[in-house]
Amino acid sequence: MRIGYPCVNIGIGCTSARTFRLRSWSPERFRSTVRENLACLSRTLGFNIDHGLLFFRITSDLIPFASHPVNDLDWQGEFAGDFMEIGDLIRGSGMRISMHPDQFTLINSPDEGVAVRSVRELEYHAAVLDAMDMDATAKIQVHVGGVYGDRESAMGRFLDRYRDLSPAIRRRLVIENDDRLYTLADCCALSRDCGVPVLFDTLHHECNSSGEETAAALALCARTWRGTDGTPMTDYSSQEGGARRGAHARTIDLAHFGAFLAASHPHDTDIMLEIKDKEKSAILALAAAKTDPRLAP
DNA sequence: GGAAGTCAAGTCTCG
DNA sequence: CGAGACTTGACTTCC
Repeated sequence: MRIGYPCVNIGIGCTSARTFRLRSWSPERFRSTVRENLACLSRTLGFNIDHGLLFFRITSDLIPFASHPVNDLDWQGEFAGDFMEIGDLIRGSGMRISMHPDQFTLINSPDEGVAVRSVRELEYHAAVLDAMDMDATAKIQVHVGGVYGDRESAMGRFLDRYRDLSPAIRRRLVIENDDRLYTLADCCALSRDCGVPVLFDTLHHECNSSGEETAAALALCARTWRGTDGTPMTDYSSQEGGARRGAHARTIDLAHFGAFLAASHPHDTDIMLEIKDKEKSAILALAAAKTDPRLAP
């Protein structure tokens, strides 16, 4: 079991998610932004290693406009050395990496253009992880997509498009239950048909449940991950009191987290804390879990 | 220097 | 039918 947080470290004083407006596009602006983002990613990973946080989600904003037609630069080649150094840092510490393309990535869209752009976006994410020479345990997590007024054909389209993906994407792609449309049971049904691993999201499961208790949910997911996929991943959060249903907690609720840890035995899982205050809560969670045998190196 | 408006991309829900 | 939400703020303009 590893514990981590997504994308941005609040306290470190830099962000690896810097970007700019499309109107401001230039190769120089692009290169300087990428350089800064990679430098900040390095610093962030160093912080994480120092604090024992060995799970991290790299922001999709790392390479701005990576899959946009305006960008025909060979960023993977230009920054190959930086990517390799980052990869060495990750491997040397036993860290686990994930990425989460944003809501525009919908491989099951009935609009072919949307689907094509989505595959390009997935290619970008795989290229980042490949440039770092990550193995197949570094995952790219997406939601199943839209329903488009007809679940059955939307799920069928997901299967067709999934099977057409390149091996470079397919070895990394996992699907996550979402808070409105596709439940854990839906994701598991898709997994039975195409073999895609299922990542469990605790808060989405509270909002949009197919009825499984925590341990049962983790057991279902665990069966969808093979050896080369690594330890199953879980997105953990709790509901922010008084906020919109599904809103992520501002800071960790240690009682709720403790209950999750207890309920999740004996299933091992790497835990991504989707909590607004990021590394602050991750450090508290790690301390709270320190007697858990699954945390042993 | 700080506040306000805007930003590559899609879909769904709510008011 | 427009705004807000998503995993999430950062950039740009205007004062």
